[in-house]
Amino acid sequence: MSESSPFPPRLLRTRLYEQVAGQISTWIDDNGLQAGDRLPPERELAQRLGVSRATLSQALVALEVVGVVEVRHGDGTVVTAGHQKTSRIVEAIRNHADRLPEIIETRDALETKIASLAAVRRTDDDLARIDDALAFMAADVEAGGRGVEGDERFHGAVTAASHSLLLARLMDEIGDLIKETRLESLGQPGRPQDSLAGHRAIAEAIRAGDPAAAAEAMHAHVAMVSDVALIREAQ
Amino acid sequence: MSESSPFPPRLLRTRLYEQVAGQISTWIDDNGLQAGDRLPPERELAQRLGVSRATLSQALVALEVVGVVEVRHGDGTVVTAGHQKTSRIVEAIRNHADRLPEIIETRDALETKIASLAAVRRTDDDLARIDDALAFMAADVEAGGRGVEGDERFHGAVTAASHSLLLARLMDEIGDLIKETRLESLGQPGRPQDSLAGHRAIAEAIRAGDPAAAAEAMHAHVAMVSDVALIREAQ
DNA sequence: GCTGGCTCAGTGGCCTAGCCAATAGGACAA
DNA sequence: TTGTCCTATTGGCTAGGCCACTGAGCCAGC
Repeated sequence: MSESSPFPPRLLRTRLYEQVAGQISTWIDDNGLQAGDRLPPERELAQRLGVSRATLSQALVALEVVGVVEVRHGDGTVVTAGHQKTSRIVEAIRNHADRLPEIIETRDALETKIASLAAVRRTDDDLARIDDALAFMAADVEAGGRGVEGDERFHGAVTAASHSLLLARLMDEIGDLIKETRLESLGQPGRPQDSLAGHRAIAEAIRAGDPAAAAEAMHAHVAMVSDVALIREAQ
Repeated sequence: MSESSPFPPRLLRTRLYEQVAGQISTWIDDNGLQAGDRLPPERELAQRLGVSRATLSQALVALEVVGVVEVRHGDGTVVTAGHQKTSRIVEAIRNHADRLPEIIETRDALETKIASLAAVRRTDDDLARIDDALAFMAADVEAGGRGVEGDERFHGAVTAASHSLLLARLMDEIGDLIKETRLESLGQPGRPQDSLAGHRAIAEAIRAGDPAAAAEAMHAHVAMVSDVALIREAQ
């Protein structure tokens, strides 16, 4: 699956406007420009950057779409409030170190809610699917496997049982990130068994139709994964 | 300040490239273009749309930044995979009759967590921004406004104070959907005052560094909005 | 038969030069 | 003081042109 080592990483071709946009963006940061501050006029800025007005204009469109600046006809180009937000986010993304905890937090927020909704809304079909996933994981673990796929199926079944399109979509959104933590977590000795037990508790609460218990069980389950992640973090 | 009722909505000035980008985007949808399909050459497309190549180029930059197309030097402009996914999902949710409750649920899941994290992690700067938003909304409500923008700022400030990139991103993801409910909610008589009071409670819990209280206050606040939404639903 | 180099047509990248349109702010008249 | 007008400044957009990259087809060499 993964495009592994032998191939050089297909050197990316940057368009000029991208460089210009980046330069302007960092320039805003470095000079500590706040929301409302003005950029130099296009003509001057273009000359200073050594590009044409057309190219600068493209860069400004890009920055405008991203929400860094606002271009006002006849007035000028001003830095928007949205800027710090995005720049801070981009910066944080670069720091992979902080990712694990964030993923855990987010899972906790979403899945706790999902579990409690599932407890109230699950149909018999939902329950059957959850049980299937449980059995699948149990068999896998029994056979010495890590139960990765079963884990995935279980959470998918619970999410489906919550019958919330939006929550499901957001879970899907962070699916890849979760997958990474899942692989690490279930790689720890003894983890698959613990995880399976956690799943059983969640399933029982959902079967019993007890939202509070389901939420609590899910919270404990996510917290368990969190432990593993933090251990790794400390290495 | 606030763009409250009496002012016409500051007639938005659309730059040409925005129209062009929109037209191309809908054209892609209408003709059912799939990922990998090619757009006509710039020269031809510009002529067909009746704009210059430079303007078309700006539109393509915008679409590229948003992730709808990919422009390949010397090859052509192709529709990317990212396009249909987002547009189709958002559309699906928009059309979903039960979307209000789902939005509320999701807000509850995310913002409750965000509030509790904010209570633990907020810096003085975060607190200042929250207070600013509070003051802004108070002034607006005082003046008879609905406090829509203040509401938005407040939740944005709290989200920022949680210092979780991922949660912020997900909130941003459903931002448009929330905006719709916000307009409806704050349109109810007496709502802005209630909402403001809710915000104050949340802010105090965050200031006190009490995660449980912050989560509880946020939950109550979201629940209040929910009431309004359900009333509307029942009409 | 396959490989690598060459050419060429098509396409985007970027530039120069210029006119049009919106804005803000000052001058000025009422 | 108020309202109007003018004007410099600034972005919006166009036209036309040259350069750089890509892919396909052809061809010589192995």
